[in-house]
Amino acid sequence: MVSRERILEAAGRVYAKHGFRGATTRLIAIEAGVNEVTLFRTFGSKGALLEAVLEQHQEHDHARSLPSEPVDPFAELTIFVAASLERVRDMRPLLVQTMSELDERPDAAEFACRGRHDIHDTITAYIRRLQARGLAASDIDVDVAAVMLTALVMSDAMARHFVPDVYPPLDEAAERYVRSFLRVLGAPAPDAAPPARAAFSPTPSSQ
Amino acid sequence: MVSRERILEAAGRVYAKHGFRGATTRLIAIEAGVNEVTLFRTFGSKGALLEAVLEQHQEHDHARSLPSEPVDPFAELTIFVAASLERVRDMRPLLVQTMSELDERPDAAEFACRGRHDIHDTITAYIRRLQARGLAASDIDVDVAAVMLTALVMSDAMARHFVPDVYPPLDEAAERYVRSFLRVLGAPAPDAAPPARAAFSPTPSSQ
DNA sequence: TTGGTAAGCAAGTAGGTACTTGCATACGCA
DNA sequence: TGCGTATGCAAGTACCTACTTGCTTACCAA
Repeated sequence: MVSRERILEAAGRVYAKHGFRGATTRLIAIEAGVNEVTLFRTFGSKGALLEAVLEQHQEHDHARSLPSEPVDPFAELTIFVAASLERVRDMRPLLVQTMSELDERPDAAEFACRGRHDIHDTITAYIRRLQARGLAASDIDVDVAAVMLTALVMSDAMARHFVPDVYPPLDEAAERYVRSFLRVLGAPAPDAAPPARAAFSPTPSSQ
Repeated sequence: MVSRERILEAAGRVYAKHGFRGATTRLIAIEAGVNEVTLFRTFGSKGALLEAVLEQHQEHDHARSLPSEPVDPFAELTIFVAASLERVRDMRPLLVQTMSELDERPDAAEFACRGRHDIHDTITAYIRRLQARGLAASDIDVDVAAVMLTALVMSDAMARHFVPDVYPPLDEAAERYVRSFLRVLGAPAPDAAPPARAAFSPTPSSQ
């Protein structure tokens, strides 16, 4: 029963590239190196196959977490952002297709939203923990802050592919995003290399 | 020659909803209240029709601008963000479809990127002007800051539709986004109603 | 009145698509 | 040896889709 997995994997690729309508069973079968009939015998229908693809992706996709007892917000957030960027980036084509077909395939909505929700909730809770420990200002708009960082991650992961020139280099992105984000929290990062001149704003320099 | 515009408008709606493959000429014709043959006589082919749709949208879409001599960053940015949110939100379905079909219709890339580029460039230039006038810190990561606000706008405009619960209410969004964003610039907004308790971070309170 | 132009209608062509059926082949297991 | 199961192959069905053709109708302007 090895064909089942080969079909699933091929279907994922083809669907991500061409969308539901464009992902013909013929193409998927060729891509999987399998007879088209096998596809129908295994999954019953094209719709069921693509449902199986999304399900599988949701299972194999374990969300990143942030430490429950924050110590170094800059380091911790940078790791989290870098991991989230990579995770969302891997799912980008699939996500874009799913988003564009939400009207016609509302059952895929959960798949489209889950990643974003995970990131948003993780960040929100983390900011609250930072506040409780005095590592973030108490007067900040927590929800908007979380939306900001989430948007940054999603935007980079989704749009860098076709608007590459507006984003910082891949290897710097997470770090620079977090550095700027920490200003929103009123808890700036340690001194940095990139644009490290004398500061205009007297934000606190430690903790 | 009124049918040309009716077809264009209907094609825009149908395309935004169903994507290129899903936008059948038959459906477009029905939606336009026009005979399918008229569609082919007017535009030649389905591909040409959809090109015309995108062209038309690009023409009717004049970008917002920010004042060349900034005075009140909070007010100016709020207006800009609100306008951009509305503009992008109107184009959302069309943008999503275009994004999902970039591989197969690379000619639509310009359409997909333009709005984002406009916003990004406008913000970048504005931040530089703020810095020149001492209205923003000089040690900030300008590019990342611009990416941040752009991402916030795009994210809200694109994703609020299917993840509504993570975003602030429509009428508060622009204001709250800008308020948090100004912290990144090291130039906080005037006192606000929402979470206005004693500040933890001694950021400067004016100019 | 005449002629051009935009539009509708009915029908057809050629190709693609999901899905089915019937039959042949190969492999593993009792 | 024989049997069940997974798979391949060829062909077919029913439908959809882009696009064409030939003909008719209605309007508008010279």
